[in-house]
Amino acid sequence: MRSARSLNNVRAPAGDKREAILRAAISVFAHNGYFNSKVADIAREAGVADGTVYLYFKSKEDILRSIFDRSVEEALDAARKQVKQVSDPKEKLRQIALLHLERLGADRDLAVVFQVELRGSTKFMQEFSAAGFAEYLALIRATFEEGQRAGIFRSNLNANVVAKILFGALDEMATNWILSKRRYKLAPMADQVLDIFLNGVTAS
Amino acid sequence: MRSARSLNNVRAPAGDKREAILRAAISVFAHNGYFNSKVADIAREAGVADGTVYLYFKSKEDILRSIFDRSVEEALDAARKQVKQVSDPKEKLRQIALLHLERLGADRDLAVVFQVELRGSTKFMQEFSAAGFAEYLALIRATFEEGQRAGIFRSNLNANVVAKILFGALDEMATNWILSKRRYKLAPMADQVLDIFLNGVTAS
DNA sequence: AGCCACTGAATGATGCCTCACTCAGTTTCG
DNA sequence: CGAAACTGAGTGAGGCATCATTCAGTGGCT
Repeated sequence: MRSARSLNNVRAPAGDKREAILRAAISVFAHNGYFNSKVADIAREAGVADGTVYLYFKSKEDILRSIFDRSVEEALDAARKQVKQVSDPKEKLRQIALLHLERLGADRDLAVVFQVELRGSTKFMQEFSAAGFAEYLALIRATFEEGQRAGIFRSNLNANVVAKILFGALDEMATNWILSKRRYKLAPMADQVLDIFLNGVTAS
Repeated sequence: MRSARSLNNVRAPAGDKREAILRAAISVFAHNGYFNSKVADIAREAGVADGTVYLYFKSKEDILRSIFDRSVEEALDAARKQVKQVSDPKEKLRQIALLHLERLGADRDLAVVFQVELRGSTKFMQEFSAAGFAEYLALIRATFEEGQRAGIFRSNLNANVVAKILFGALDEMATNWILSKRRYKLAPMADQVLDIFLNGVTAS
């Protein structure tokens, strides 16, 4: 039936199928949950045969890991780039927060996978933690410490704890947004969070 | 072989087995994750036969739900009781936060189930959300609004968002504590969070 | 013709749950 | 009082459905 490829005489570029499978997996995982998702579902959604999935991924778990790896890398790159654009530590944190919520807000399925599915096992959480998540927290912490040295933020605060608080608050906004029936914009929540957060950590 | 009951001439009180199964399930879920846990594992850990599990619970999922229901009910009762003991809204929030982290910090396995396993599916999250979690957030929000009316907290803040921020920050402390290799006390983190939080929301 | 991306039916493992059975303890009855 | 009948909590082997993964085969392309 639907077969876009058959309309082209040029073979689809390598990675085309891989991309389709990844996209399909994000959707299927988001709707059914990782453990309730069948590889066959992903294959059907991607418009390929079951076996094709295994030409691109080692296993079902490898698919989830790939989704995570790619997204985290993209997010970290974007955040680091954004941070270089401004000099004020407060503004840097605001940019990080905004980017964070914009990304998740732009792709609900991906957000569900991130906020819900990736947390469904300590095993993944450990990798999650070891891999990109720690780096992300470190970026927030470093930015905060920069502000402390500049005398902008209270020097008696533990930067590590501060970073977790900001991340936790943003994370909760994202999770709530996913679970909420109401449809609202996620990104603007960043400002409300930053308002309270910055007010709490700024040196008088 | 091992059969404590055979040493007693009195039949073990009803609910004894049920309690044993719940405890075993918390441990097994915490160590292997919900989906990787076999009902047989829980039965073995509880010292009962596979079939016995089904005399007390409708299904494997019902066990998880029971763990959640009971714990949330206990936590909410404790928090509500504590809130009545003090009058200052700031102190109320501090008590709620402290209780929150004390509870999770006192039972690592239960904490893992709560912070990790219960979030592993949108389905559970929705129930989670609908059930106790929403009530918990509402308690925080109501307390904050009380403080707003008393002129203690900034009146231009959305109490709903504020509640999510506080919850998110505490939640992140708990999740980090679970994943951390280092062993530290969780409860004292409450004060660090409250310090920043209250500083951020207090009316000047 | 030869290559290789792709296919999808077949396979084998897994694990939830059922149910026919056991037996310690209790009640009934002569 | 003792034996027989009964009860129901507890047991655990196995039915059965469910999938992740494999691999022999297909067909388009050079």
